[in-house]
Amino acid sequence: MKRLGLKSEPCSIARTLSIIGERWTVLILRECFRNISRFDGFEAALKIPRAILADRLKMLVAEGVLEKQQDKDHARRFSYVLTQKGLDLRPILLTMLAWGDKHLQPGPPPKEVEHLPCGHTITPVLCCPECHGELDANNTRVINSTRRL
Amino acid sequence: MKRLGLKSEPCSIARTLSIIGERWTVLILRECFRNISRFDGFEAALKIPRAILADRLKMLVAEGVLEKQQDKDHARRFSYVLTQKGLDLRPILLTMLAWGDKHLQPGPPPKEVEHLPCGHTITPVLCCPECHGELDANNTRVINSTRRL
DNA sequence: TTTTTAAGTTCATTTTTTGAACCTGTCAAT
DNA sequence: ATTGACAGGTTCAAAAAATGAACTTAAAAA
Repeated sequence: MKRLGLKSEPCSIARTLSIIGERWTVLILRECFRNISRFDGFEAALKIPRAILADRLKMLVAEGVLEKQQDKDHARRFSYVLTQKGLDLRPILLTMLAWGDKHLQPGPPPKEVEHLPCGHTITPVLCCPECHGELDANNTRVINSTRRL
Repeated sequence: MKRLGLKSEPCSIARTLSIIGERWTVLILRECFRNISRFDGFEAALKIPRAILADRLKMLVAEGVLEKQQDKDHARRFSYVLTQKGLDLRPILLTMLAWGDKHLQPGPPPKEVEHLPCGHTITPVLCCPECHGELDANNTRVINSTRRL
């Protein structure tokens, strides 16, 4: 992995990509959200090469996205669990899910995310926190030129 | 690029990653949203190797994310512009931007996305379209096990 | 006591990425 | 009409990264 160049870039998208800009990393995180937490669990779920998995887990722990915890019953057994920083990645995965459902899915987009407080089965939408209007490419502008979008 | 395995996966996140699961591709799209559209424009903005840029543009056109248009004044000059499918990727980039601002930024997270209809400068949030409640890792559940989140 | 397991590491091979040089038609200026 | 620059690539060799199989190691289970 080469990530050092990106981390110092003056753009939050580029910096975010320094962590999740690689498919295996995102798939590992997807499994974390499914409550997979052990090395062999990721391996079984993803058929990822062990060397890559070890490398990515190490990176995610170093970045504070996952925390490595020791199982208290078994001395040589560990859990990788999402930190708050990691949990905060969920909107990114949900947005990817919604886009894939809409554009890469044969047939109508399924709505299979449940919002627990209201009980509705929904497709998540990105909104303005002030007026709750939906955000898209036409009604948003990124202001600061240093982050360049 | 090896993407064929992922495209047929039974998970919309994995399928989405078959297109944007690589950092250069996302950075190219970021530039598209900044209205960069020509080959040399991407090159100047990103310092990306030309062979990679050519490969990724070809892929994005083949996937229907970008459209290659001929400049009508100059015969040998082209524009790569976002299709609706491509424009629909903006929420993913905005969500990445918000996460990077919150977690990879020294200092307080800047709010620099302007929602044009209401005029507020905001941090985009992922919401339930039914009740407008904010979505996060604790209050959402993905139902269909085939898409695995 | 032997076997199995979890969580890696090592290593040779294959695949990608990278950067530099080259190509090729068009446009503008001389 | 010739020259030179330019846009948008392609080609190539070297470097880096991914892959898959085999090996490691301590602890737990049989």
